[in-house]
Amino acid sequence: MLRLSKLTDYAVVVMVRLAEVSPGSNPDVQTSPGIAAATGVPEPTVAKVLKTLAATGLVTSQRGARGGYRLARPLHAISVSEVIAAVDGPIALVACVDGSLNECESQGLCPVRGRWDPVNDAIERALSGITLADMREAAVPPLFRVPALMPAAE
Amino acid sequence: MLRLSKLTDYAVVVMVRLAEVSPGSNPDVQTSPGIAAATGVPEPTVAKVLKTLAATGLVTSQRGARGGYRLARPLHAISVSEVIAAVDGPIALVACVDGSLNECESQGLCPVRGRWDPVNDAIERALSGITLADMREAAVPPLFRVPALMPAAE
DNA sequence: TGTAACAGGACTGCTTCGGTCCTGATTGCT
DNA sequence: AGCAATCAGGACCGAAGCAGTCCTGTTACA
Repeated sequence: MLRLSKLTDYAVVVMVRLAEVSPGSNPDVQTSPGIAAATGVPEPTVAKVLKTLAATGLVTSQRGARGGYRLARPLHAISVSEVIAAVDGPIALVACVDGSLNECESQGLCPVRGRWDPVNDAIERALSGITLADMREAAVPPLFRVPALMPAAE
Repeated sequence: MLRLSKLTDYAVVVMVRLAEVSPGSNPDVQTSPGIAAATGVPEPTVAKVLKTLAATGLVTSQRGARGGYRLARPLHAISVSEVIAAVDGPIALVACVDGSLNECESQGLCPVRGRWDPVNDAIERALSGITLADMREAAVPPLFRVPALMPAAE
């Protein structure tokens, strides 16, 4: 699997949406309900994701009436690894890496203690090279979205 | 997190162990209990991992008495991505990638449909470049493996 | 002063994983 | 030929983490 959480996926969706400033309606911030309506993600979940992202500094928040959220940086300056780290916590494949070295039950026997570090680094490096702008533009070209492949959607 | 399962970690441990043919005792195969004793991983778990690996072809099995397991290829010819794919299933970060395209509830709205593919590919590429031999050699220097830490094993 | 929106929790149902066990099929040895 | 050792392939259960919701403040604008 090597699956990342759904929240991370939502975070990307939300941030990409956040980059598309709705023309005219709001000055520069967007509210949770608005993003929820635009993306199809449930409102409470959007709010949760945004709060997490705000706590990490990837988005900035404006409190009070007429408040909302805004990207702290443009899409091309935010790497995927940052988003993952913000939502899912630091990238750590196994318990051995990171700091918790004294948990492994088979201490002296385990012949791969710490060996996941290079793997972690490789993934970290690969993810740092991809920005949200890449994810927004790179994939599915508009031509690909033929109506036949999108049954009754959009 | 981006955490992979413990089973994958065990798989690496077991396969590295499998590469170290116990001198003299067995001709070329090793049994589940033997590997369990050598690695400290519980026997049923070792058996489960080995069965999974055998089903994928990463190790070959010899049934019957005096049977056991053996690496299908040398360590340096087995990439980490193969092991992960064998144990945890295909590398797919989110449900959107791979084949299941019709599950996403917010079909037409989701602005990053398929966008995870490049991320997946990047990770796949990073992981393909690392072999089990790398994981075995890179980290913890041999000096660390003092005999005192290998109690009554083999 | 009232309202709209974020902040930051706690809480619960659920999925998935980790781990164990059981019953067969196969092969080597006696 | 019979027995024992070993793999094969499930089913099964408990635990842990996640997804999602909700509630109570706090802030800022009209």
